[in-house]
Amino acid sequence: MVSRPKGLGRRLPRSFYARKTVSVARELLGKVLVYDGPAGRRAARIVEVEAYLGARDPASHAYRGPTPRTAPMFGPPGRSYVYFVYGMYHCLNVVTESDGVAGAVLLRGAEPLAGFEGFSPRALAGPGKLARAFGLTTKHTNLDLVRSALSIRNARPVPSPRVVRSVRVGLNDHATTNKPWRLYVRGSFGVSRP
DNA sequence: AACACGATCTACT
DNA sequence: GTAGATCGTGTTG
Repeated sequence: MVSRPKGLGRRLPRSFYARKTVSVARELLGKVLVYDGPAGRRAARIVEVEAYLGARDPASHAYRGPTPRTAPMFGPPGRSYVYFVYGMYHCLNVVTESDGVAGAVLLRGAEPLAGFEGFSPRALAGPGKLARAFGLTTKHTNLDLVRSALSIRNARPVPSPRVVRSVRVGLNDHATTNKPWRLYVRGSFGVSRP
């Protein structure tokens, strides 16, 4: 009989993030994003992610080297990287790889678990919607997920037959547009576009 | 100083 | 399917 924790699992340790970005992306599926913010505790199950690498990934913000905005992507693993796009949305990433090596996983979709009373069930289906529902902005970039009010908790892994790998969304004409670095849980209502 | 554009979303034809 | 919203960022002059 496998234990089934009723409450939150333990925070993922730094070592979880200090690995290859695609591996971290795969294992983030099913884990629980938690933010203890002004509105209280909010928690959601991660069901859609995308991996963004560094120098070998033209679609990545880190492709042309660090800038003030993208500095967290080059920093230590296990921190947040939040950026602002299209003049109205924010997107939350989890920094991967070792300190000095760029890599991040974009959180694109989640299923609300707690603290989202009054929200639509699909309020977290999409990266801009997810960050907005959690109340995250660029002020929350470079937070340490191992120590701060923002964290990711352990939970049961999503079995491979339930995981879909596809090309990433929203990219233009990059060379890596065809890489299958978007992963999501098959059939989940928290996925932005199945 | 000026410009082009973006890891999005919603509304509408 | 396409258009528009709306502004920080990086680049160019």
